[in-house]
Amino acid sequence: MNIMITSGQAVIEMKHFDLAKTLECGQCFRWHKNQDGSYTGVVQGRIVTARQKADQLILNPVSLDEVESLWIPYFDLQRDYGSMNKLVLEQAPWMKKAADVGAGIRILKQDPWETTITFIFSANNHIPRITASVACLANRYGVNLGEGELGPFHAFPTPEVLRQISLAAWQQCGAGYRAAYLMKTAEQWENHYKNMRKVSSSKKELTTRHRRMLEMLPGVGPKVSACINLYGMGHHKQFPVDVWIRRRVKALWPEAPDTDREIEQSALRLFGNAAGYAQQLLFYEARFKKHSTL
DNA sequence: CCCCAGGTAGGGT
DNA sequence: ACCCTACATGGG
Repeated sequence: MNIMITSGQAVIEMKHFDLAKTLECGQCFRWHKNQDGSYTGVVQGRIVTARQKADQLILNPVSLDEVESLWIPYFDLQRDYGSMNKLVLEQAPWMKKAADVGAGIRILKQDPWETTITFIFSANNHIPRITASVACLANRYGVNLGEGELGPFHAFPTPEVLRQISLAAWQQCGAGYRAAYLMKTAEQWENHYKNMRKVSSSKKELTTRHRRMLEMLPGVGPKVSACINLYGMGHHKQFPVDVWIRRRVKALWPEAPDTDREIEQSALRLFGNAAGYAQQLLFYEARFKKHSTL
């Protein structure tokens, strides 16, 4: 990886990276595609525009410090996706098409709080509706960060703010029956997350421990906890099974087990630390198929 | 009218 | 431990 910074713009040379797929594969909900093909998003309270030219990822405006402390972790640029891809194909030849279609996808490392609220919304819901709900929360309760092409950008609201909004306020952002879960989780978040961070020191089976703790939050079950771990906590040995993954795995994999639980366990054994990446490839392929055939 | 969506909680065996 | 169902909401 080679990084150049000139007048607030970073140019990062990267292999195995596709910006559009990474931002549009359904793991994040706060990026907007501009007319020129670039993307503008809000991450950790910062507005940034990202574009890709061949093997160059261009970020603006950023400082060198931010590139190292925020953007490289966020886009997961240090991880060796070349060898993960190879491992996935060795373990599962039936992943070939998904790996081709999704080549260049990276697993983002997003904010745990934002990821938790977003994926509670995701349960039994549609992606466009999730996106709209998250935008509603940001517009109403997030700090105004300044004007963009389509209006003001807002930070994702803090726990201090969201723990004080009413049940009706959650419902007005399209939470539906999840409103009660979201309200309770917002209330508990700061204390609960503090306890989760304490566990980090023990280091043993961190992924499982974090997951169990996340599932203590209302609205967080086995699938959502896996998503938070994967997209928000940097735990890559996760394989969230939803309706798309279930269908795709059963269609592609002759020996696929029956239940979601068994599918998850087999995938974790098969792919190890590349499980999250493999899952995202399948999800992207399933949805890409849907879009291109309609 | 129906069924579906990045499932979960609560109740029952 | 496993099965069953209700759950808001909007689009197809």
